[in-house]
Amino acid sequence: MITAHTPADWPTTESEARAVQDALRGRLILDEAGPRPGTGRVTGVDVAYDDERDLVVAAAVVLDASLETVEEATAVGRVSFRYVPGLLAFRELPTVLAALGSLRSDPGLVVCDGYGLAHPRRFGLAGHLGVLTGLPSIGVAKNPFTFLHQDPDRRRGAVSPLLDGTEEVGRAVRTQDGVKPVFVSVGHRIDLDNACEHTLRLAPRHRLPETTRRADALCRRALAGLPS
DNA sequence: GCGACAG
DNA sequence: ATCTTGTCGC
Repeated sequence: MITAHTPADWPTTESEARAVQDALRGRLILDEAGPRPGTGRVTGVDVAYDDERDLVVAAAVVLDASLETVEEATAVGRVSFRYVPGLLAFRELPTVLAALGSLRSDPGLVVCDGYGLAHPRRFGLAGHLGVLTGLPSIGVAKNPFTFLHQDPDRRRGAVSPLLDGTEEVGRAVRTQDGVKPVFVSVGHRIDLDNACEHTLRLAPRHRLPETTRRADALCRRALAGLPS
């Protein structure tokens, strides 16, 4: 496990953070189809917190096309930004980038726990990570945030648009029969159809994609194993 | 001003 | 996110 250092120019205040989002949003690439599901590697990232000590542990888990784990990395950092809805990236990204950066493998598509385009300023965690790394990325969230959607048909594979007014910012995707959908949005260098196909393929047996499940398990394990 | 609000 | 007992089901 490596140690993450927050960049010196990382925003400190909420207004600075919003300004960064507004400045970087234009660097999103949204006209690429993206990697085809079932080809190449996919990497899941997630974080776990120790509120007492203000620590955050990030994990990155690389899967191959058959969903076998091929590499894992973790990083520990200091929490440098409080949780503010819409500004999640500023809390998680420095440590996530450190974990991603310590991988020897090419990450391929990065799957984030949160949003991409489905964001008040269209620049959630997944898009931010994509712009900073240049990697294709998607966001798969467990909640619809403030966006509206119809409940998809009860069977696996059913989808319905996630709407901000009339704009489709993502999709509710049912990954297992009868279970609550997940909320998929585009991050960087991939289209929404492809993002949803990847999500379904990554979730053959559980509600959440294997990328998220394995990254979540790894960062919790790493946090628990940290010296007191 | 008040409530809602990814993780 | 995290705090937490029991409970239902494969």
